[in-house]
Amino acid sequence: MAKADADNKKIQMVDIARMAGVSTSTVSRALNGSSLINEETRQRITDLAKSLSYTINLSAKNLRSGENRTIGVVIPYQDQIRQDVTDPFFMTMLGHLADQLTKQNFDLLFSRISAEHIEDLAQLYESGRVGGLIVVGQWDQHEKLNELARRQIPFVVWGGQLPRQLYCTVGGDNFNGGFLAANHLLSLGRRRIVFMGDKHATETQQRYAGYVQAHELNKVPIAPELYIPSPFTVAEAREDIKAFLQQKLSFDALFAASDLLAITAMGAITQAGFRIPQDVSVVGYDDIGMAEHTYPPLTTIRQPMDLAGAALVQNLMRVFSEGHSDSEV
Amino acid sequence: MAKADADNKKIQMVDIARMAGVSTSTVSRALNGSSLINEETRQRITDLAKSLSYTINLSAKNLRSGENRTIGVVIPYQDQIRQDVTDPFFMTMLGHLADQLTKQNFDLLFSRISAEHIEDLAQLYESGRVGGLIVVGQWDQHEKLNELARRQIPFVVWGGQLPRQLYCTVGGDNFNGGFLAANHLLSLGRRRIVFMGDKHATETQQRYAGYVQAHELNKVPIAPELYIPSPFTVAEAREDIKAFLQQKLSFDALFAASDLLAITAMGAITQAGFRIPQDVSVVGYDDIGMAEHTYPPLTTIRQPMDLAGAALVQNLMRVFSEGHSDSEV
DNA sequence: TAGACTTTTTCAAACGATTGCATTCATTTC
DNA sequence: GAAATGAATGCAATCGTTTGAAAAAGTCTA
Repeated sequence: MAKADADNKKIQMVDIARMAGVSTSTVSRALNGSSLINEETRQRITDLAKSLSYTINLSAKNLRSGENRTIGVVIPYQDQIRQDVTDPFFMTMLGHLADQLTKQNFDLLFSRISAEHIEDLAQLYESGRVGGLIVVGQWDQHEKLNELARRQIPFVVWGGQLPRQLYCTVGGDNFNGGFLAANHLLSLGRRRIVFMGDKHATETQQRYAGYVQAHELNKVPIAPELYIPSPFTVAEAREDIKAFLQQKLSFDALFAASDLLAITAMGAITQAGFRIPQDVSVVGYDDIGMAEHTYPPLTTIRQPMDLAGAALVQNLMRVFSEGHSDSEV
Repeated sequence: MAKADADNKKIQMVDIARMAGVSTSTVSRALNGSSLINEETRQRITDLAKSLSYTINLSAKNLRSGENRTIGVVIPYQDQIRQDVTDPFFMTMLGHLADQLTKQNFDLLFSRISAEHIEDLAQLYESGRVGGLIVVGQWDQHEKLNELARRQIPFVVWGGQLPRQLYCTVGGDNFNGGFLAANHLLSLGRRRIVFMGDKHATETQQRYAGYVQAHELNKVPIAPELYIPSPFTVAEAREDIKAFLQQKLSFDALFAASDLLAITAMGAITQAGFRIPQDVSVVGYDDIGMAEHTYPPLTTIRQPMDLAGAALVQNLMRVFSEGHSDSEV
């Protein structure tokens, strides 16, 4: 069961060594590009290895060398929500991370984990399964993440930056994003802008702060009832916005903390008889690519996911070589 | 760099052995639940291990035991498309696979790979990185997959079943799904139903076959011009459907091979001035969850993704214990 | 109480690579 | 021509587990 070796046993270093008439040490060094090896010998060995389509046994390599070129990518889910985080945002991020890591010759171990038990991810590291971790989504687990950092777990987080933070985060400028969105709506003449999102999550909170700031600068008061506290999931959001619409509050715009929420909201709003964008303007967040293909098309705050993925990986490397740091994309 | 050991070196079996006053053999057996160990001893050791939050070194374990409890999950992308397969379908599938594998104590190694070079995934197995593979998406790589099967690589594929197939597939009943969709539209009185999807992909082809069959049974002729050959990606689909609409062909329904295509199509169709569902009925495929929250809501052929994930994992286990087999969900 | 079993535990050899140190062999230097 | 130097290679220990076989300890039986 899950035996690594099939019937035809795999070729390994000692085989290559025998065929090349050298020792395994030499093969190992040749394949790893050590400067100790004669160029001609190396060439011969590399060619041989290639022709036999030899692939090194990673477990053995990791065990002996103590290195581990597998990175754990963790997408925490909220316990209440459970099930599918279908948000295309995650898939996009995952794709970019996979590309980046592959490019740098790392493997990607994918793991779901409950945000509530985010400390479990320590185990991934301590069992030697991964050499480092990338956590996509900070939620409201700031303290636990700090605790992990104290335990010397090498990881970076996609999320917002917080005071007294011991770990490294990479994230869009959420405050600015929120500001831009609200400011855009205000400049369209909108005055009653609904904010939709879960303020417990750090990122959303910062977007909200930007939204507030934009209102202040434009000297527009915020109506506190124009807030739909909705998590990042679709099914509940649907209900939340319906409930909101039933209150018959007047509003002329909506800023959702994710594109998925925005699309869901647009569905409900249209169904309730409002026209988009004539009656209500909608702005989303994230740029899930699909956004521009809906009708009516969705305005969104674009997050450059490719850069984000690259930055995450790059910062993880920096964490490896010690000294944690932060950056924005 | 990516060193597995931090400054504070990790606790390992020999430490536990010393503290418990036994040998490492005993610790190993106790932790693995061997029947050779005295129940009281086992308890003592397990407790000790837990209290020290000991986590076994997987590399060493894999190396020695020859087992590998990491499963590679591969989502091939089409070369022309490149970049994000943002289809939420994949994320949903990935989530379910992760859950299932975790439940069975497997790890999930995520890898993107070009569908054109699908043979590369052999390397994942032969390097000892994974003990088996799950390939999500068959595309049109039937022959190469067969080749991998001949090489004794243990894997299963999410996709349709084909003649002379040496590997194990799990998939929805695409033929039936296509039939249901078309039949539904025909029973609504629709007579000119556009089919949208890439017939090179096996799954789509089978859905198309069902679509044809439904027409035949209902004695409705198929207009060959009502076919939009569109791959699974959004950006191009958008263009394709626009081009189609410009031909001003008459049509009264559309059956898209994925929900994502369907949503994109709905956008374009609405924009072109048709009303959904009064003028045009649209049916999608996959059930990406979001479908029901759009407006107008999308009718879709539901694929039970949780079952699909479970079936994939289960069949992979069956492949391990030899004898490949197929199943449908 | 000695032998024959069981049950429990330890010994020591793997697994497949890496790497510090010793060795070999060809050059160079004095 | 012996010693010193340097380049290329091999030896053997090692990484942290698992596991077959041996050993030790305990229990029965006659």
